[in-house]
Amino acid sequence: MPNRRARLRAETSAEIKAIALKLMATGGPDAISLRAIAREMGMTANAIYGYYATRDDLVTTLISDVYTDLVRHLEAARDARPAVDAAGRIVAWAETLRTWSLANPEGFRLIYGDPVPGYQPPEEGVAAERRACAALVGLVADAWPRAAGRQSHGDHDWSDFDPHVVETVRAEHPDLPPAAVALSLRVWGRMHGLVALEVYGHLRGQTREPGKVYRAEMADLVSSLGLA
Amino acid sequence: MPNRRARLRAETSAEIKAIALKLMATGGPDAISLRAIAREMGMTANAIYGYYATRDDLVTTLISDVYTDLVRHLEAARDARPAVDAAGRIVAWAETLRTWSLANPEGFRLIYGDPVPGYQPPEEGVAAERRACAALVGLVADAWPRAAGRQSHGDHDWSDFDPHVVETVRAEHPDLPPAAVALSLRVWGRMHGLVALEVYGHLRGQTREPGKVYRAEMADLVSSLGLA
DNA sequence: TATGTTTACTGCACGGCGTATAGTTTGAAT
DNA sequence: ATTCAAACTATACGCCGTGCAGTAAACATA
Repeated sequence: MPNRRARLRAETSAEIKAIALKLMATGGPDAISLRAIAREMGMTANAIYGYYATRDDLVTTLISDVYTDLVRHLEAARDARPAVDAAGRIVAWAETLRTWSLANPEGFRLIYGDPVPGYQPPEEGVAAERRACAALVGLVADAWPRAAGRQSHGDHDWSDFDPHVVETVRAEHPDLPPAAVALSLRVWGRMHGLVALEVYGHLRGQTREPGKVYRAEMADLVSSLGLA
Repeated sequence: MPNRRARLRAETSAEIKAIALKLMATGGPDAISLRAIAREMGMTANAIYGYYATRDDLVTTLISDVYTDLVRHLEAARDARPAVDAAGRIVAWAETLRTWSLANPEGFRLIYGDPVPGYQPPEEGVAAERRACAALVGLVADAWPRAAGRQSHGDHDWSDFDPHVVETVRAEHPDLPPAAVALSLRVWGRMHGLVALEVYGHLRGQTREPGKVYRAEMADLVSSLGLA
């Protein structure tokens, strides 16, 4: 019965990831060491090489997992609001991004920082990001009818974007112009900026109410989309 | 004559930093190793301990230096525009932030990422950040007469901000309300967001023209400040 | 100029890390 | 019961930061 083998294997693999996540949560990405994981599992460090080819491989897998977890949170928060409430959905998304990031700062820097020098993201990790971006495009698409007029939509062209992005956007939102995709990225950047600054401690010396500032920014964002 | 001693000492210290910067530029912050620096200088790794108490100490000094360099670039770009051209100054600041960051990605992640786990920024590093923030408040202050009306200035209070920030703002811009300081932080976040995403490679899979997106965002920013 | 002191540096050692190679146990399959 | 692949250990190499002891040169003082 190779089932038992496979099950044990999956369990060990999951345990490695779980311990790695715990180590990361306490000491940051650098604290993820094969030896520490093995120590905690009563194994030799080399045993891990049966599950992950290299340390970076393990970290890479972790990134995918954590990113997927974040996206699930974001989508859940979005879906807790009715589809017609475009502004509420955007704000819920933004608010969840911040709370998740502050609750999992090491996860945030794992995803949005670059733990590996010459890091090339794996397919699954890219998938989570694409899923998040597609969702953002969806949020912007809902707002686009009212937002279009207020945006100085430069001279964006479909060729400005990755073919893969273009394909999915055109499939899901046939009438959406390229400027809306650019707007989605800008919305992403706008949410990301303050959260990144806060997670990395750059707002600590400036404001005692980073949440207030963030909410003001998001209020300004939705109003700039015509969703006041 | 302790002058000679002091000079040699300063030169060695500078050489250490220079090599550390070079190592960082090629291999990221993790590539800054005392042994590699010493190797390149024809010294023992321990010799560096006469100049920096610890590796983190050296990195910390590097952060201050790099941050100061960035701020100098930003201020120079701003000052290349006449003081009356509020919009031009903001755009120049933003554009320089992006070009510097893309030219010095490792420097960017050194400043805005967190190379040390439980990192506590030193006085000089904080100074550079405060200088940048003060400059941003200045840029927003110039725009405030026209921007005030367009901003839904929540319920910001002076007590929301760090006393040090409040002090300098009130000294330099006596008539500026707390909402303008919050707006400055939001402007910072807005510039930071897309640049951080681009530097860390998160826009690579999305757009081929990140600069276009960024410029559109900045155009939207200045127009939202009433500086169209 | 001779002596003592401070400074800059080396040598060695320790424990940590990732990881390559080789060897050993173990449990399923025949 | 034998075969065989998978899981794991042992050992080793070369990195790393860093503490401690020692040395040689530069300086200050007499």
